[in-house]
Amino acid sequence: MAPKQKGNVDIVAVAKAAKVSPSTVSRTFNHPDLVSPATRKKITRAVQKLGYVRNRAAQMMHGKRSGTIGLVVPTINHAIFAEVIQAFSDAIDQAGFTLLLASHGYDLDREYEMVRKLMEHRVDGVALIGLEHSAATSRLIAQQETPAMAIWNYAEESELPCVGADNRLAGRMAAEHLLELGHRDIGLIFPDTRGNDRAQYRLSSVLEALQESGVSVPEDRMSEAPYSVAQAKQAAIRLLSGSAKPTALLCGNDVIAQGALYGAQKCGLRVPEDVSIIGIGDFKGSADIEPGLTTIRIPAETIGSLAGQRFTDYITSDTREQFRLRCGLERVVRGTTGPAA
Amino acid sequence: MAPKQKGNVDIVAVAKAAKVSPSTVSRTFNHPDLVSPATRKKITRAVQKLGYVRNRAAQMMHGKRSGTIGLVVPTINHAIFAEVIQAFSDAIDQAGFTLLLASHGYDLDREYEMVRKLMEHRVDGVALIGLEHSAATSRLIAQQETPAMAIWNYAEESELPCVGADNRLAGRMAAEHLLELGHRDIGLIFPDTRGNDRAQYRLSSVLEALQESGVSVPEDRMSEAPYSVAQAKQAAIRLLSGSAKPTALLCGNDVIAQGALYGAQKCGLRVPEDVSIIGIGDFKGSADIEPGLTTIRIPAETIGSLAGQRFTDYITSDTREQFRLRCGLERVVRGTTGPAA
DNA sequence: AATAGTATTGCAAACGTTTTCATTAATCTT
DNA sequence: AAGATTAATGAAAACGTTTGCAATACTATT
Repeated sequence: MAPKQKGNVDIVAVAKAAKVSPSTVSRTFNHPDLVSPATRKKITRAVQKLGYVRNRAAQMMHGKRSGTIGLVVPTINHAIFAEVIQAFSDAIDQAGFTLLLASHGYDLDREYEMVRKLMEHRVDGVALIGLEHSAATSRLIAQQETPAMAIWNYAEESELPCVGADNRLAGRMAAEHLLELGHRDIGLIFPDTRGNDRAQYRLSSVLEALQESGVSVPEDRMSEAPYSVAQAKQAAIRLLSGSAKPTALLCGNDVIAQGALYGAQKCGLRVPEDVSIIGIGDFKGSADIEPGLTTIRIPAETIGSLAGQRFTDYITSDTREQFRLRCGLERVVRGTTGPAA
Repeated sequence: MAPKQKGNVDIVAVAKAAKVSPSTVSRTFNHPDLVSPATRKKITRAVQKLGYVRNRAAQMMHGKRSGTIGLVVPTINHAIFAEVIQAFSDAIDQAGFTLLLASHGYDLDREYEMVRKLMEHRVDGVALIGLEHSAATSRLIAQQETPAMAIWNYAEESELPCVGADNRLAGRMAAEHLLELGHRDIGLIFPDTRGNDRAQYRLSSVLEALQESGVSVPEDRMSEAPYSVAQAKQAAIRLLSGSAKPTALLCGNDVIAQGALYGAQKCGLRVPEDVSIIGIGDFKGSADIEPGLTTIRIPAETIGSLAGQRFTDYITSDTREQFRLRCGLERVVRGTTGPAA
């Protein structure tokens, strides 16, 4: 029991073991070139032997960066965010940062709490999903002067630096595809748009595009469904079981579209002959469903990666020049859309 | 510009503004009952005005917990982990902890790096997926005396405290279901089992159960597919396109099973009349596919929640009593399995 | 061999908190 | 009303690092 000290292996323990001063140990880590090779070797050996692990919290107290980046998402659970989180995480990891992750369940007040929590940990930056945030959140970010960015949604008028896609355009593209195929009676299934600017933008631009072509969407052609295959399926069944059915269903995202597809099948309708279905997102798996889902592709992985790279650059550079990146959208026509009957 | 000091709002700035000593400010946060209500109010006001945010890194230097828990997963991207991560995150959040997340892409050496990285941030605990880890990782954990646990896999002989399901049993249950239905010619589609004890356990127990019933699985009935609907679909097509087809496909997880289902459909086979398909996991969406996927349900959300609760309890209690929780498995028979032809 | 560099190292202060101890003020006891 | 508690506050040390400055030991120059 004598030689085995408890977990208090700190830089001075290492220094003692290597018979040098703590400063030298510190320098070995931070400015190796200032330390003679021989000393460095001694120290490395001591570090090995004692199993010393650097304490970033202590470093941080010297104005050093914490090496963490906070990401606040509505939810981790959905395919689409999972993909961005993964890509973002990988990208910042590459730059030596670690991810602090929090989710708020589409509640902007909880988002504020989460951002605050992350700031208590002195993250070097905080990334949020979307452009709509509470005033308190914005104030907090400005006040703390913490680098912040928005992911997922692009808008040129955005306050925060952002990397994402233009969700308004996404909605418009989906609508136009249906319009081009001759659909005039279109059903809409969207998630709740409160606190969700992505859905909001998509829905309003769909409505706008439809309007421009003289197509209106009556109340009974609109349905709300959360991000859930099962509930979207139900919503689709409701929309599709009336006597005068819409000839197409435009869905707020691919998960909903997948549910809609199952719903249509359940109603004995052929897709796309009897009813066309289009989603937005192009999630993993959307290509593999039978028939393949027609959708507007949002490059989640690209967005996540790019966001991670740009953000770490932004944080580590001293210039702090703003950035706003728009990632391209792509119409992916597969098997679920066809000409209107 | 005069009154607006830069971001150096620390506890002494607050103290100055409230005309008290830093100690009192600190106490207001940590032991409010030791501070008179009047003083407390003054301080609260100063905190508000200056927008002070506590610095947990600095607190941590006093032996306080960092308030973070590290979670290292193979990947964030898969439905199944996304679900555990969400549940785990929510649970630890409840207890006032924040999640530090890292992924290693099924590479045990990278897992070690990630654990190390997390420890530099002095996480209060680190949770790993599965029970198979490199010796270096185990050594590191032991050496640092950081609380650690395993999620997802249960084994009574586990070194680490664990919360999860018995994957061996899962494999056995899937095999037995097929056996009960009279299947004797069974195709297997599994992911690469290296560095993935979940898959390993499942596969070996499937083989074992089949063996016990005198069913052997020749080389050409086994196929490997990564966690991808598309590639599983291809694998299934390969298995199903010979002249003598297996009457059932047992898949290592639900994503693979979903791909297999599409593959079967692509081959013009009816499910379950011509071929039965069973998965393991019961992912979100498995219930909604047409036909609904028969599978062995692993309660991801329960596991994540329970793990989070138990782990935070474990960390905050001083007793540190080990725990090992086995979460129940459930055979969910839906539409993809039927009696052998 | 003396001078001027230069490379290497150590000392001590600093970072933003918490906490122990001491001090003062206020409230009881009797 | 004096002494004894108790409540509220402050001073200073401590936590594990980093870093500016000073000190020492080399190595070139001449």
